[in-house]
Amino acid sequence: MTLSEENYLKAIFHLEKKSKKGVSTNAIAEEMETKASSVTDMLKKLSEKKVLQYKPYQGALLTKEGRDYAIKVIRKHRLWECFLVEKLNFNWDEVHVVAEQLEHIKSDKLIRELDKFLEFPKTDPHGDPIPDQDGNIFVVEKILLSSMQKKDKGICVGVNDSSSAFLKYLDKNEIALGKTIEVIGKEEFDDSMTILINDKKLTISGLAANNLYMKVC
Amino acid sequence: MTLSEENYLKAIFHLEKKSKKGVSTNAIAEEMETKASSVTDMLKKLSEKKVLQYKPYQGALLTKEGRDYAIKVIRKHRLWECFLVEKLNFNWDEVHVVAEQLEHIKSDKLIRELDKFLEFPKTDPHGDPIPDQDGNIFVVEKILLSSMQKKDKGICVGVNDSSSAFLKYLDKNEIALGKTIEVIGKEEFDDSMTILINDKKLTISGLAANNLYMKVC
DNA sequence: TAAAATAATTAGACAAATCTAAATATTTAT
DNA sequence: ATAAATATTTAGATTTGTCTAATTATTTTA
Repeated sequence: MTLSEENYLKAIFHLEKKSKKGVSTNAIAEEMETKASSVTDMLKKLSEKKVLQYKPYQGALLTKEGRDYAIKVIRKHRLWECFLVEKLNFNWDEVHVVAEQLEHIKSDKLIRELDKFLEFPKTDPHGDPIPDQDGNIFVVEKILLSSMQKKDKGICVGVNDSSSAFLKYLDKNEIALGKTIEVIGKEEFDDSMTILINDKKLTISGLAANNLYMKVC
Repeated sequence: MTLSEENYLKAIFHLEKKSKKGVSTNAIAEEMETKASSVTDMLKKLSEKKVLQYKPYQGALLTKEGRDYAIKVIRKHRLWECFLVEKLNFNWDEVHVVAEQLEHIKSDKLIRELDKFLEFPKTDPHGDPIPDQDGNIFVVEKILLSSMQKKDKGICVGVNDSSSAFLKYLDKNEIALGKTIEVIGKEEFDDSMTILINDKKLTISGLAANNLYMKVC
């Protein structure tokens, strides 16, 4: 698989989770910031390679083979993100672009040993699960902070938006994975929430609350 | 710079050390296992990018810019080799192919932090010097084992041939960097040598002796 | 259900990197 | 110094991945 083909598989894998239906040409084009005509060409090629099913105008669906391949790329991406944060002092908003490159390195031993070196991490720095060697993805029960009610308590376990802007916003407000949050109030008008974190009161927007995953406790 | 362009710069850098003259099209083609016509095309392109000087039929010479770039790629290659051996349990004969991929990852922070993480190694697993941040390459005084005389003593500091076959041969005979060797005898007929290493006598071929670098002591 | 809007595909072009085969330049040897 | 051998370049084709513009299919809406 070429670098470009791997990126298509990854994109389609992520889009399949959202829609459950065949993934549309346009959706792929938007996700990959390319043109629909390019996507059509690539879908034909990937279909010939048996990594996805494709009939014109019907969208794409990964085959088992394609899904397995996509999961391997995602596993590599997330392991490299862990490495960058835990060993090389990267901040969680810096790792994505570099991991986008590292995820395409081809060496089974490399990724097996990296996993061991990192002591088999379960999640990446954004709280996303790292697929295991066999492609199993263990999803942790989690809900959006925005769906929690007054007096509910939980632990931050992930983000829905991995943009640098949002992650820096969390840093600035000392919101990090593993921290405990208690909901103190909810504003009906704009969905903003007042929470207790680090023993301090903090008010955050509805948008922010809608991008932070929590494990209820 | 594309991956291919980086590989050309690296190849030309290595060839320049050997010849001191303009590097010939054919020499590059052989080093890179490609065709002379492909090399001509690439030399034109790289010349336009000002990373090398090229006049038809005259061979190529890197400019300062081109040399600096090549050194950066080599620095990355050798640091990754160290990482693979020291942190991920790779053997020294397995690292090259993987480092050939990793050397093209683009991130200044990544390589700076990797260097720090490895505690600023001076040489890679084959004894080759790692260029520092500013592109300085500190060459250690070293000679070929084949040029040593009876009763001379030295420490293994590098290999001239990094092929898997040779490295495995050294492993099998427990010859490793850092070990002390004393020359016990030299056979005029075939240049084979008898040496004392690990408190044992060992006879090695002239070819082997001609690919092992020593620091005299 | 027919027209309008949207989505997807095809046709044709382009850039990068490569190749083969032919042409040209340079070097070597007689 | 000329012929032969070698080295290099050019011309033209190929593959991969992309694009624009035009066409065709599907879906939505009136």
